Amino acid sequence: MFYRVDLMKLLLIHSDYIEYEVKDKAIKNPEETDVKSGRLEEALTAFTAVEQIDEKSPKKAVKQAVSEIEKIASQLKIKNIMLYPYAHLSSNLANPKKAQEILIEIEYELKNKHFSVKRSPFGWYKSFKISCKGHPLSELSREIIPGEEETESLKQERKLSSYWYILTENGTLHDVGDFNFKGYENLKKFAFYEKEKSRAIKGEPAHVTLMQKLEIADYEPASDGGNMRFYPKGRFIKKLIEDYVTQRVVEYGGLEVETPIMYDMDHPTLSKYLERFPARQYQIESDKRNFFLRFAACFGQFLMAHDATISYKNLPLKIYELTKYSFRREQSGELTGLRRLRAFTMPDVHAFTSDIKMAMDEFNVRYDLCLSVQKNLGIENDDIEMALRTTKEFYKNNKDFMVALVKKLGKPVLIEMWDERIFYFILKYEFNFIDSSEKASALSTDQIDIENGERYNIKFTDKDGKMKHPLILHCSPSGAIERVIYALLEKEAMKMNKGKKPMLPLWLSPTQIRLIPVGDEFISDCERFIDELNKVSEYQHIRSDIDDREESVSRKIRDAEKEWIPIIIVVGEKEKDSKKFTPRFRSSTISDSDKAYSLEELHKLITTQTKGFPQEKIALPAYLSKRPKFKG
RNA sequence: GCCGCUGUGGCUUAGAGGUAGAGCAGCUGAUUCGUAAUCAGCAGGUCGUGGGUUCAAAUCCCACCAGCGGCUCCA
Repeated sequence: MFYRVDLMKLLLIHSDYIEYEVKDKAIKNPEETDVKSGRLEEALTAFTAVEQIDEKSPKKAVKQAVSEIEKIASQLKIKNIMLYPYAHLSSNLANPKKAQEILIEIEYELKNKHFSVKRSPFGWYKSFKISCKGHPLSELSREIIPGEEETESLKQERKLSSYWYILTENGTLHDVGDFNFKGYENLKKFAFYEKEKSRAIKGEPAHVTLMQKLEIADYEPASDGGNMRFYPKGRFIKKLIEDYVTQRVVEYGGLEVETPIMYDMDHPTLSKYLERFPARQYQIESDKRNFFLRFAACFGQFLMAHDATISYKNLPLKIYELTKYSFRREQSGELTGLRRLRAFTMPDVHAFTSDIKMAMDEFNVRYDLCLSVQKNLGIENDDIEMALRTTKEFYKNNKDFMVALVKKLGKPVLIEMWDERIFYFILKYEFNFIDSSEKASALSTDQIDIENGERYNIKFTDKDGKMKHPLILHCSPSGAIERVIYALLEKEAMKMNKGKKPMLPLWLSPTQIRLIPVGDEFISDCERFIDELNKVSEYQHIRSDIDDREESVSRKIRDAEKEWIPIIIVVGEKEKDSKKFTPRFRSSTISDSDKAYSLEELHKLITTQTKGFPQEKIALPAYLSKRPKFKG
């Protein structure tokens, strides 16, 4: 995204044959050669233009070009490669001498990988004949982007020096390959998803159908991919989750703030940070300045902390923001439903701590918070697998600390270790949800960051009167809100596959009680019951509505079931007289369906089960006949 | 971003060179109903968008867009 002007360019053609003949000099001092013509059968021809930027990091350019060519060649199962200098692919060519060196280097590397390589001479006009196979993979062009090289190589390094283990509750460290996964099927799926990058071939994600059917969220074709629309019910569910997470973080001591969603790309602190991760942001031009949309809440909070006067007495200092939104320009092919988005809502609480001891103590406090928040959101320990990521050294020195985390979770975890610290954090965990397609997605996470206190020049005055940089913990207690909804829906989809009724938690259900009058004359009784129900307590609101449509009772029940309404009550003569109700409970976890309940009993039933969660009214008409259909 | 598949009223879909057809939802009317679909009628479609081939294109070709699957990626 930054330097798209300067790239090495490759055009790869799978051909029956390629042949060339050297004609005239194209540059002053072309490569000396006796070979005036060449031909190769069943070859991958790589037309290559080496560009200016490649000169700056020739080794990386070579490495990437080789890996790109190798990848395609192995897909096509070809051994013959013709390396063909082709200046016309670029308007920003490298110095010829350097370019020639790079080409020779590529040739050498490819030969090392046991390809049969020919290279046409550099700096000559040549005539050539090529017979292209014409199948879909036969013509490919590639750009080697130097801006991405840094991350690319970083990641390769990371992979090279990553060690994967399973850490059990009793503190035994198993090699992933040797661990017996019996009884830990999801951990196995997760471990292989992470380590081997193996992907199961399954149908489309279950939550996408559900989010549309339940009128929660949908794609918005008029926006960029991964920017969703939320219908009233979806917005309501999302708001409740947002409110709940915020409430828990505030109880923990988080100071809620709000910071801008866009930042100057040339800001000295930010630009350095950005350079490590180019080509992943939305950019906005305003007058002559360029801004990027934030991809996390860190920037605003760190800049705020930078300007604050902080004493050791204030630590740990916890700053919280629920970002609406954070933006990441994920690759288009990577976007799916609510799982992976380009704009998402992220609760993010940072804790500024004085030293590693305080950081680790705080880490523990937040670990409990995260487990509790996730559980209350409806994601149980059985639904998630934990990954711990750290360096070998940190593990060695803090083994007991790690094992204690595992014990709290109550099951083995995946642990990734590096020889040296590669990222800014020294310890990180995430809880990953495994869905029906065996894909793993991170929800809650926390990490101990030992770099950014200094990078952002955040300071606090310590006991000894000296200025020091804090260690910063980055935590999202729930993960992206959209992703929480995704996990809840996927979880219910898995239930449906087992023949069970799906349901959202009672506190999240937009409608908690649906009243179905047997006939028009009972509509006013339904209204009365709703009034009485909410007169029981002025602080606790029960979300109820009335299906006043001109439909049969069975039809209304069917529709209520399709909407996952937790409690359905038919109202007729009997109820009018007795004021006793025999509800249909969607799940036996709410209550028994056979018994009769008074309004007070129903009120109590719901309020005890939604205690501690946000109690909101929903902005939808109480009468179903007044509601538009947003989908279907 | 790359490779492949898909794209027909709000939804689910039939049609495979020759006048776009259905079910659901919507509207109107009848029915006033006790635990998963009451009946009838009406209206609704530039066949994802833009080009091209053809006497004729939803249908064949090209490009683009979107969704899905895979690759890659996931700070």
